Amino acid sequence: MLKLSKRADYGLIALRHLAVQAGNQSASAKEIAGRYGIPVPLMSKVLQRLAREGFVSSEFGTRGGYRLARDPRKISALEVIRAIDGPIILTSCFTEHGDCDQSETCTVREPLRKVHEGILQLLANITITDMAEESGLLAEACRAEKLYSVQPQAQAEKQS
Amino acid sequence: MLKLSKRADYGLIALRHLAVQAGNQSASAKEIAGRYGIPVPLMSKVLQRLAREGFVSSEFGTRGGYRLARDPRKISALEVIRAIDGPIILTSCFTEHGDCDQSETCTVREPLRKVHEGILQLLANITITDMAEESGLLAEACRAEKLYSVQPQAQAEKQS
DNA sequence: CAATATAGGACCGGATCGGTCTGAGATTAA
DNA sequence: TTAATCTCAGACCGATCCGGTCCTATATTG
Repeated sequence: MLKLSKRADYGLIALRHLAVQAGNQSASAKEIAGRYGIPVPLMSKVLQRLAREGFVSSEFGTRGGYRLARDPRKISALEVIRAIDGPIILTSCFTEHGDCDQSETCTVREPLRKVHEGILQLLANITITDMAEESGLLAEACRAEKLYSVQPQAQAEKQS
Repeated sequence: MLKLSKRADYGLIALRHLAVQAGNQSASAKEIAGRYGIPVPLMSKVLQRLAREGFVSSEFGTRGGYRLARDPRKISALEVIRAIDGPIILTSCFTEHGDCDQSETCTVREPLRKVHEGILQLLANITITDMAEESGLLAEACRAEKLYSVQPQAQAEKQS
């Protein structure tokens, strides 16, 4: 588990695609889907959702398509994922109904919540623009926010 | 999405419970389950898996139960989650079959992989012992590893 | 009008998760 | 030795959700 849905993946791909295009051109769902080998109707659905949430604006008609409606430098991965997949829940303790059932009995919650927030911040600190530049810019993004200082790599046990 | 399974949650709870007990006592599945309001057979399943993976050792018989088989200071949350839930997959690009289908077409992968590794490190740097101490020790754990330096809090947009 | 685009709902197969049940084996106590 | 208790292990089910397809309606362009 702990995986990202493909829809969210596709959403990030689409937004990045639009961000890379010069002069905020529009692109059709079919166009983007074809470019990345994604099923067209599925990509449409994702784009529709992104339009509904205000990330992109849609245009009808033969020359229609989608174009960015916001500054890609101000769109975080977290926003996108949340808009498409709904809330991010690490453990069902928080955000389900404030606190969980076995309230004070469980004590793993607090440290786990820290991890949870760490992940959120990680996602909040990478933007569509970062992704568009395709070099490893997360570290830079984090440094900018002075939240994390990423080192080359510890162990983190490779694989998945 | 992007949530932790309850099984993994239960596993962490159980390990923490065993770590808190003085002198590495044993505890039965029923005991732990009762303590935290978790269905007994489900807790059993989780403990069985933890036993199979070498985190705890099991003892048969009337006074049987589980006890820690490893130093809780050396058990990371990442290990536990992985043992119970299987590999952590952020996007299906990595670890599914090395690389994804639309190989060079997709370029969101690299930055996303950074996020992925960040999450792994976050999880790798919190131990069962950290959880047992129930104060916010993630920051300390991270500082110890000199990987992240967590600040009081940025925004990270509360909720979920 | 015809072609093409978005919009949006219905639908389905498959995976998986949470949870239950049952039976076999091992250990302890009587 | 026998009975009780516990772990172990696997089958099983219902619900949910995700990925993906299909179909219809609507709006724009030529």
